[in-house]
Amino acid sequence: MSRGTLRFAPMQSRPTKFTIKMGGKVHEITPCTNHNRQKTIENDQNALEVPTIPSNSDNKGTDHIPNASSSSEYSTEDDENAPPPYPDSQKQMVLYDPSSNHSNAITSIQNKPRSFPKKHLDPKRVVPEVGAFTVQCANCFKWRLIPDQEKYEVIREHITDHPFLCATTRQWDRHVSCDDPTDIEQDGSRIWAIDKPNIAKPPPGWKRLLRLRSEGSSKFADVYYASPTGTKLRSTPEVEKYLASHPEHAQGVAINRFSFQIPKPLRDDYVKKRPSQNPERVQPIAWAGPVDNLNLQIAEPLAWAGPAENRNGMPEAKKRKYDFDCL
DNA sequence: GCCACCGGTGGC
DNA sequence: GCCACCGGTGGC
Repeated sequence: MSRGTLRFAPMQSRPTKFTIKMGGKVHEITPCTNHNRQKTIENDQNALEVPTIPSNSDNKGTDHIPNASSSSEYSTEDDENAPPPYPDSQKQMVLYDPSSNHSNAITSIQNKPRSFPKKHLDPKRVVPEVGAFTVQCANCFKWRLIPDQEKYEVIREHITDHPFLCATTRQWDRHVSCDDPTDIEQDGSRIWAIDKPNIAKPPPGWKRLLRLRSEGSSKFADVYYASPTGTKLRSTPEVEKYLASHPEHAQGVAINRFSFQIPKPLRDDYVKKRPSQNPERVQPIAWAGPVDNLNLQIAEPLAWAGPAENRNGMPEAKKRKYDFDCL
């Protein structure tokens, strides 16, 4: 069954590329350094431009294409940086970031012009952007670039019931068949992520925005919905509040058409892991402090001793926060 | 003050 | 471990 995958290339050399693959489609994403982000601003008018695929592409079409029967096909003999396999259940949607498009095979696609970063200007951090969308053919498993976000969203919305095929590209006059080389290789030069299938298209006038976070963040990405008035909403409760306060925009807009699901990076080390909450991990801190640190002396028994409620009557659910406060 | 970006919590 | 949600923050 066609599903979606979204992959991002490794970030060893920055900037790198991102690809999102959905229902047989591949979306390209460009990580933004301060430099290329500025370039993005200068080229705002080019947002969502259709990628160009050179006819003499080096792609062989089959070497690196994941196969439905084997999740190990991302590995190649000559590419040690190939991303790890992704689940068979999610193979159709991919995101990648083409900001460092050394292959010249794909033109950057921006789902929305991005403003120059105002915060967190650590030059070492690269905030990637979705530069293109890609979907995998359910028949030949080759990746096909999707011209723009809207087409990608249409495919993603019905990917399970209507698997993407190479022939689907005829809808935008590409006339690609399963005999043609793949549009994009999963060669480790981009960051790939698996997108979620069957996400409803945003209601008319609304825009679904995917903002990738830099490597090492606690989350891979954030989803926002831009309302018809330009308000950015970042959760279902916020959307509900907006619809309640803007009845003129709530007509025929069902809340279940909003999804804040984010793609999953193929590289599981892209996102910083949440620290283990195993008490053993905290133990050194408990007895490393000054002897006269009363807080530390109190914190230790809270971490390990006693029933669900500590001696202060604090519920178990609150205990961890209390422990951190002590530390 | 705004807002893009990030971290963290709590529920599951 | 994943995810939904939301508070914090610092550049503008």
